[in-house]
Amino acid sequence: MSHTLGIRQAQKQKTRQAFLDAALALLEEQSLSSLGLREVTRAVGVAPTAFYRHFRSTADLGVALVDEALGSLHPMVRTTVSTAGGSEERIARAIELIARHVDTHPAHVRFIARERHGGVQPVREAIRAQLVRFAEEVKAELAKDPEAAGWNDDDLLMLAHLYVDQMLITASLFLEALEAPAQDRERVTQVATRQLRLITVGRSHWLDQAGRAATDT
Amino acid sequence: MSHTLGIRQAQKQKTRQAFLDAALALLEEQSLSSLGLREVTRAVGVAPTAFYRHFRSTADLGVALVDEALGSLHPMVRTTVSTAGGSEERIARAIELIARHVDTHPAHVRFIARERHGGVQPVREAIRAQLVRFAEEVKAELAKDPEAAGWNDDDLLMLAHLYVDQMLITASLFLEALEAPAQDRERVTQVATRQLRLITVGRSHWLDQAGRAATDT
DNA sequence: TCATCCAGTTAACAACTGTTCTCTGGAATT
DNA sequence: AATTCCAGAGAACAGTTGTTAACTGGATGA
Repeated sequence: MSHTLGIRQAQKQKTRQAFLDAALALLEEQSLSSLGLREVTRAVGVAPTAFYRHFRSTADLGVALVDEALGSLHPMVRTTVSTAGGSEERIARAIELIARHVDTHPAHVRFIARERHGGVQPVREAIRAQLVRFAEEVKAELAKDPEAAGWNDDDLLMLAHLYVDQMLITASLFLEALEAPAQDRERVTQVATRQLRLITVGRSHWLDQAGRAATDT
Repeated sequence: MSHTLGIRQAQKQKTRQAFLDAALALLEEQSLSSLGLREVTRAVGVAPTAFYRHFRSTADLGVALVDEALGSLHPMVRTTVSTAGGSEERIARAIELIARHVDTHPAHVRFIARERHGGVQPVREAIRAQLVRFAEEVKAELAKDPEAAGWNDDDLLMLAHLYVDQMLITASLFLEALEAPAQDRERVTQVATRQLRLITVGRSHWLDQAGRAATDT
C-alpha cells in the first residue's frame, strides 16, 4: 500500500508533528481559542506562513489534536472493558489504566478535558464524536457480559455513557493531582474506585426496580 | 447595614454589572483566556481604561462571573436535595430544576462548563471551590436521610461528588440540546433520569457489598 | 460653599495578530 | 538532463492588543 514515503512527504509529516507537539505544549496554559497561529510557528521555529501548508486554521489543528489524543485509545478501552475477571478486579484495572495514561500523556488529557466544552465548535464536535464512539464500543462490550441479560439497548447505552463520563471525570481528577503528593493521588484512586463500584452495584440491581420505570416514555 | 447606596456607588455597580453581562455574552463563542479587555469595554460602550476601575484583569472578571453563576445556587440545591418524597419524585424534581435553570441561564451554565477545565487558573480554582461547597452541602443533606444509616463520612462525600458531577453533566447535555427539537430534549431528560436512578439503586444496595471493600485503604 | 474624591475619558506607546503575495531551492517527475 | 512541484521563507498590510499617563466633571463630605 505505501512504500516508505518519499523524503519530501516525510519531512512534511515531521514538521506537521512538530506543530502538533508545540501546540499541545502551549495549550497547557491556555485554551485553543486563544492560541495564535504565529505563537505556534514561533515555538516550532518556522515562518508564520508555513502554518498554512498544514492547517487552514488553529481550529483545524485542534481537530487534528483530538484525533491524536483519542484516536489510538479505542483498542485500549475495548480490551479493558472486555477482559474477564470479577467486577472488582475490572474496576481496579480500569482505574489503573486511567492513572497510567494520565501519567504518560498529561497534555493530551488536559487538552481533551479543556476543549470538550471549549470555545471552538469544530473541536467540540470532534471530541463529542469520539466520545460517542467510545460509548458505543463500551456498550458493545457490556452487551457480551452475562449480567446484561434482560437489558434493553437504551439502558445499555445510558450505562455506557455513564461509564465514559466517569472515566473522564477520573482522568481529570488524576490530572489535578499530578504534581501533588502521593497521598492525594491515592485518595483520588480510592474515591474513583468507590464511585465505579457504586455504579456497578446499581447495575447489578437495575432490573429489580425496572417495573417502576414502565410509565416514562 | 446599608442605606440605599449613594448615587455614585450605584452607577459604579451598574457599569460593573454591564461588564459582567457583556463578558458573559461574548463568552458564548470563545473561552475566557481569549477574551480581550478592549473587546469587553467596546461591547459595554466605555473607554478601555474604564475596565481597570472594576477589575485587575479578565481573569479577575472571570472569578466574579463564577460567583454570579454559582453563588446564588446553593439554597436551590440544598432544598432540592432535602425535600421529602420518594426517590423517584426527587429525581424528577432535580432534573426538572436543572432543565429549567439551563433554560433561564444558559450563558451562566455554558461559562461554568467551559471554564471548569479552562485555561485560566484562578477561575478554575474558584469553580472548584464552589463545587466542593456544593458537594459538602449535598453530603450534609444526604446524611439526614434515613437511608444514610451505616454510611461513613468518606462514602457519603464520594456519593455527594458523584451527584454533583452528574448534575453538571446533565446541565451540559441540556445546554447542547437547547436549540434542538423537543424530542431531543426529552431524550436527554430520559437518559439523565435513568442515570440518576441507577446511582440511586447503587446507593440503596451499597452496604450489601461493603464487606468486599474492607481490604483497600 | 469649597475642597476632595474618583468613575470614566482621551491620547499615545510598542508589540502583537492573521493573511496576502512573491520568491527560492531542493525533491519529484518526465 | 530538463522540467515541474511545493514546503517553507520573506516582506509587507491593516488592525488589534494591554497598559501608561494626564485629564475632566459631577458626586461627596467638611
